[in-house]
Amino acid sequence: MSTTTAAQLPPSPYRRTHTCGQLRPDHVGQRATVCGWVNSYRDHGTGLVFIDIRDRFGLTQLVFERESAPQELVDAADKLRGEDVIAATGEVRIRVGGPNPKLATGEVEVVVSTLSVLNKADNPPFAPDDLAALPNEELRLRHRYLDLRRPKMQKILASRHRVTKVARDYFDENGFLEIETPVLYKSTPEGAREFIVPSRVNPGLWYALPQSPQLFKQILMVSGCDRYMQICRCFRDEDPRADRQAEFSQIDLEMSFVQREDIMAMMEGFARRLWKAALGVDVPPIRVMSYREAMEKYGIDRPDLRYELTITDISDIAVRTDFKVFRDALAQHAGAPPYYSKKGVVKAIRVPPGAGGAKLTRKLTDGYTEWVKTFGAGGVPVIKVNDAGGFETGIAKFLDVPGVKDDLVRRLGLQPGDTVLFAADSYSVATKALGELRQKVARDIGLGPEWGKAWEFLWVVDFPMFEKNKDTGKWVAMHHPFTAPRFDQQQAFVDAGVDDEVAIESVVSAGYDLVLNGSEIAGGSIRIHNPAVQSKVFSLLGLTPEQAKEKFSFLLEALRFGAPPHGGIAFGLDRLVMHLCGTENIRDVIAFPKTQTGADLMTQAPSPVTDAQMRDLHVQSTWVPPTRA
RNA sequence: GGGGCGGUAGCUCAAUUGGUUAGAGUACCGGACUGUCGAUCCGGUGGUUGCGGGUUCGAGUCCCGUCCGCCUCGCCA
Repeated sequence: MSTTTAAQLPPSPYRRTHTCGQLRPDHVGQRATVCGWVNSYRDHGTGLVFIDIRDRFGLTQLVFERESAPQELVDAADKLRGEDVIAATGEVRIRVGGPNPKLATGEVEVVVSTLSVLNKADNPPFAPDDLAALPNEELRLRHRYLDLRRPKMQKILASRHRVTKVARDYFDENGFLEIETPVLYKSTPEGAREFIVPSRVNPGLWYALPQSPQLFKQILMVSGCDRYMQICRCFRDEDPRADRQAEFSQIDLEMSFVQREDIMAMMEGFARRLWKAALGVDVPPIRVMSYREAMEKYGIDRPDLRYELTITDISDIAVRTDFKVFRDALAQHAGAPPYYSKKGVVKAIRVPPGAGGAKLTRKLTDGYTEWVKTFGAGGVPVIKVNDAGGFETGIAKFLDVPGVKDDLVRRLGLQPGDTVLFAADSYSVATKALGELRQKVARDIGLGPEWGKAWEFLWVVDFPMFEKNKDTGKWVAMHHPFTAPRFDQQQAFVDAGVDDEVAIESVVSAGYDLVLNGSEIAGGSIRIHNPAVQSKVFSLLGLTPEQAKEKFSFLLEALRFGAPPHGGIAFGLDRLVMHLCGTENIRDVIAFPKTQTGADLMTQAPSPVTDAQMRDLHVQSTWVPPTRA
């Protein structure tokens, strides 16, 4: 082992003294060395060249001129092209040609006396330039290192860092410990499809990548950690969307000896801190809404409250019309209890002209009929209210009748100029269709979403514990199987007969979702800490005691050895950053995202492995390459 | 698994209803220019129209298949 210290090593050819965003008039007269990428060059020939050099911190103008530099140096500057990596040393001075107010460093320039080309760049496939039109995303992803050089992307990376930094600070101040949990985990195939990993040393056995650290964080509470947080990676092998990736990040936490209000208050504090730190915005106290109210008024469990356009049930009025579509829909399961998913209902949205409803053209409303078919609805009947208060167009003739019209006007609060959109179908289809339509109408008439302008937070609570799967007819947990019934529902839940559908369906959980501008940004619950309650949940979900034991024995055991009441929540980090950065593309907030087919276009993952690797892992592929006809 | 949109020069786009040698801006190359700052001016190189079939006198354009990307339904406890 040598005893040389760093200071004794031979001198390096250059040493950076300032970043490219740093120099100001205060530095005039100093010798500075800046390093970075050639952003642009302005070659005036015969001895005057300007180079804008870029790094993460900004742009600095370098000037090469024959009065102050040898011809070889000016010639070398002449050859510089975009994305060359250079180090330049020279004296800082006030710009001779006057300041450039667009740049933070725009009052000064560096008169270069020494230039090192550290890495000559090939002509790049695209320039990392926010002013030019963005190349297609495929190319951006393939050359991600170029795309990430763009100031906008650098800003997003920095914002993401700020979010995790604020999270660590905030939760640290509140007594949380950051604890890591395994990525190689046990397969528990409820919920999302899992990624699985074969075990080399245990032939035939597999790990799964966690959908979330759910059970580990609960075990950490049983372990006496009291408050846990982690910024963790989660994996769900489901098809991606604009705001969804198979591999994503959560700010995950769990607390002992708390009620749901404690967790909601803690998270509200975090959101408030974060919005203040990131945007300087004060988040007011967050409203709370029940799941039922959300579904009834907004047709969705994550209402966007930046605009009104609420949904109203008019089934009792619609049944008195002669409109066949209404009557046929209402005939389905007419005697069933409310909220029964198959029960026929008629619902309506009133769009007032002042809110932009005047922009609802015939062409738009005609298009809605086609559009709602993707949600299983048959169409969107429409009426308009004319200046005299009469109904026009569409199905007006069915509704502009005595005994119906006045009730509709009263129920919906109709005014001249209003447009009314209807849905007549089963409860679940009509609710979903109008919920989606409400958001589409808002976009079409310019009510929102306006990113970065308004922040409408909302807690949604009192979710049902269970819902019936449409296809299998089995109960599934609405949140996850470890969610506790609301504290006042525990006894009702324990007492509910396994076959008493109404009783089971009406049990409300201690879960809560945090919604921002119509997007779910966090979700959590108070957990079950009682083994009997947990066993009952498993049995309702169709797990035999043996299956429950095989999959979750560690949890059931832990719950028997002194489990504190506990609960937690997880923030979707990617979506949070999307909101804060005003992008609707989740790939923009992930440094190295994947495409819709799960490919990393830069590294070309996924890729084949060798037969030897497969043999080691005791696996074999059944996939056969398609033969070309 | 289903539906939709897209793929033309390195990049961003154009190309009339199927009709001449597929154009423009930018980048790149060469030249001019001493105060620019998205420099400017002059000239030039650059194309398997994603790929494979088909229809046609003739295909970037129409048809079939396929690959890739995006949006979306299902899915995402």
